[in-house]
Amino acid sequence: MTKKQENIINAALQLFAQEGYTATSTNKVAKLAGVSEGLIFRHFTNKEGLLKAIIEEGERKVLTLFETIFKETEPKKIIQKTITLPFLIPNEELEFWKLQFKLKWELNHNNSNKLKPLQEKLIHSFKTLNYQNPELEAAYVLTFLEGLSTAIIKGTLTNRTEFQDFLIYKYQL
Amino acid sequence: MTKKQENIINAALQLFAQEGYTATSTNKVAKLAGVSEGLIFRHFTNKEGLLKAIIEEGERKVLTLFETIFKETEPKKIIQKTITLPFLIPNEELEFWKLQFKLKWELNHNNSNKLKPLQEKLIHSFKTLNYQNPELEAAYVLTFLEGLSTAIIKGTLTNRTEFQDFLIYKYQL
Amino acid sequence: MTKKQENIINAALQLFAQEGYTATSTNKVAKLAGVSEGLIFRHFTNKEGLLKAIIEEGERKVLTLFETIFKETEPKKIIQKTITLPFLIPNEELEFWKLQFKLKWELNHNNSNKLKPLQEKLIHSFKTLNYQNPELEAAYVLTFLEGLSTAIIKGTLTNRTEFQDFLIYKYQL
Amino acid sequence: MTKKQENIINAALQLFAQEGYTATSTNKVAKLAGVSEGLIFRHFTNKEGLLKAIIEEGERKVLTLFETIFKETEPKKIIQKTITLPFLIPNEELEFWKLQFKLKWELNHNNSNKLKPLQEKLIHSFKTLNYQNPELEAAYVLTFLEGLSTAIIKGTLTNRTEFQDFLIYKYQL
DNA sequence: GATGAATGAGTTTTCATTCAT
DNA sequence: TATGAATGAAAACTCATTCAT
Repeated sequence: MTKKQENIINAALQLFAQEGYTATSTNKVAKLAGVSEGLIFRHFTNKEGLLKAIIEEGERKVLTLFETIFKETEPKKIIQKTITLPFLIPNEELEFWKLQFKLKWELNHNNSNKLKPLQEKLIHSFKTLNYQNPELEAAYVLTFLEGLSTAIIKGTLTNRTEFQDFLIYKYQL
Repeated sequence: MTKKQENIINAALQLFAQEGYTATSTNKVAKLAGVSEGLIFRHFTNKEGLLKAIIEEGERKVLTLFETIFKETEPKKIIQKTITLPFLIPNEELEFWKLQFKLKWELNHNNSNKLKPLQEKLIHSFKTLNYQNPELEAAYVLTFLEGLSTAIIKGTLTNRTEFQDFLIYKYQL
Repeated sequence: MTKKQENIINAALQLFAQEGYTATSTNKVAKLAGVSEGLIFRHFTNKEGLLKAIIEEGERKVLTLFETIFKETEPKKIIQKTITLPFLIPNEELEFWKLQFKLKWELNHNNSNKLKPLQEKLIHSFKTLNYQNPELEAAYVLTFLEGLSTAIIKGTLTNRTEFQDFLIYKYQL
Repeated sequence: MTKKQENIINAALQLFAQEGYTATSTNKVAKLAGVSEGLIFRHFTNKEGLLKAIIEEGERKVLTLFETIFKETEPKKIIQKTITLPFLIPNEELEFWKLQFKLKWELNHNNSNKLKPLQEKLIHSFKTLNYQNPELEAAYVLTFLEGLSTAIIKGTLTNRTEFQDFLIYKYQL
């Protein structure tokens, strides 16, 4: 990966996140990256190829974020960590996540599978805690997670720290 | 509103929801609507005008959906009804809502205002019920609502009816 | 077929014949036709679509040219008319035929089928004249026809009229 | 001439023959040759330079093919050998000849000069044989030669050997 | 009200060519 | 000698929009 390739990825990430994939022209990407437009196609074949590169590059970030949960063994902690996950997103990655969420709507690819291992982990946790409906409880947590992620990524949440404390308190179980 | 105007709106609604606003060309809309491309501009001035017409046409739907909650006076009922709101979306309106959610990400307009009255209503409800943190409780419900709406609109939710029952049971308060 | 459509076809015909299909840009075509480049795609979808339109438009010319032969019943006349066919190409159609021959090499579509009815007619003629090898005689005539057409279209033939007389004399049979 | 230079020439020959000179990108040539694109330009300066190299490399083949005729002194043999010349093209050279013929149409260079010595030889032969119109007879043979070459190179000729025998029989004179 | 021809600016993509290594 | 990153100009094609009818 040369310096310019990185520039392109970063520029694209930023613009795709800000304006959306379709609304961003390769010309804009090239200009922001400080490269010729042709280079984008040399390296990524397509505009779509560029998008894929960004997504793949990002899959790793998802795993990194999930890691702390997957390593955890105590059920209560697992649930707590899941519910507060979005608060862990570092500021410099917000843009990337915004893109991720934008793409879920813009393209018609559902990446629900990405959440699969987390779902399993949650179900297992609720089972261990003897909940009556582990599957539905897990679904509930994941549904909330979706909403919370959205709020955090969009910056809709006004009182972040308070809300985080509130959640930790609520999910002491 | 002539028949052709309706055709245009419906075609646009469908395509904008499926492919996104930017990715949909006026040409495609015209073809699906069975009208000439020019007619779109005669009626809606702009591509954006067409979008606005759809959104405005839809604002009413939002109000209709919220109405049952606003008419409700009993706090517990208000919360329950809010939490199960997305289940009330009729199948034929799913597309419209999909568009609504897509646009929230595609364009950068915040529709937080739309939820404002609902938020007030929830805060007031939690106050009446003597919750310690009415604001945060309301935020919590709205956050969950966001996630649930997403799941329902995207069709991610596999066990709809069970989940609905589960929620009603969970929010008996 | 509007005036501008015709302009496009004519400009394309001219340029494709002069420079070849691949070497001619749609931009050049548009400029020569005095239309916007977009119009080409509105009317013909593709650059290839434009080419097809030209070819199809030309198929008729081929038939017109062959007509005199197909109407002929006397074997000797049929052969004579075939052999002198290229001399009948009017000057204003030379460009079109040049294109036709260029395309036979440029694209990899063989339009040998176009000659099929002529071949049949020739074989039948030679049979009637009791030639030993009607098929090979027909093949011979068609092979020569190919060479003659090439010479005429390219303008390689220096002494046209003499050569024509010579052929008529040679093929009195 | 290094191995890679040869690879380039062969790849180019193949692609130019298949798709045409203009339609073939240097990128494709490099890939098929298994070399970097830059190398093409180091060795041949230009895309055109590459073409010229191929053509020049091929001129020798033309001479080799004509040699047997030029060495011949007996008039009848000269004519016979001319007429059956295309049958002598070895299979592995067919591609090269296809390119040659393609280029005659694609570029506007006239190769009439290449045939000049052959023409002279034919005229002289017909003169020796006391034909009334040696020039026209020669033109006739060359015209047929053009058609026959085309048929052989394109592979249109179905019954090659029969046709060859037929020609030899026909041109016993 | 409605059509469809037409446009011009913009978009993605290709391509011959250069150049540092 | 050879590579492969990089470019700029041009290619094919798209699209919102206008306008005569």
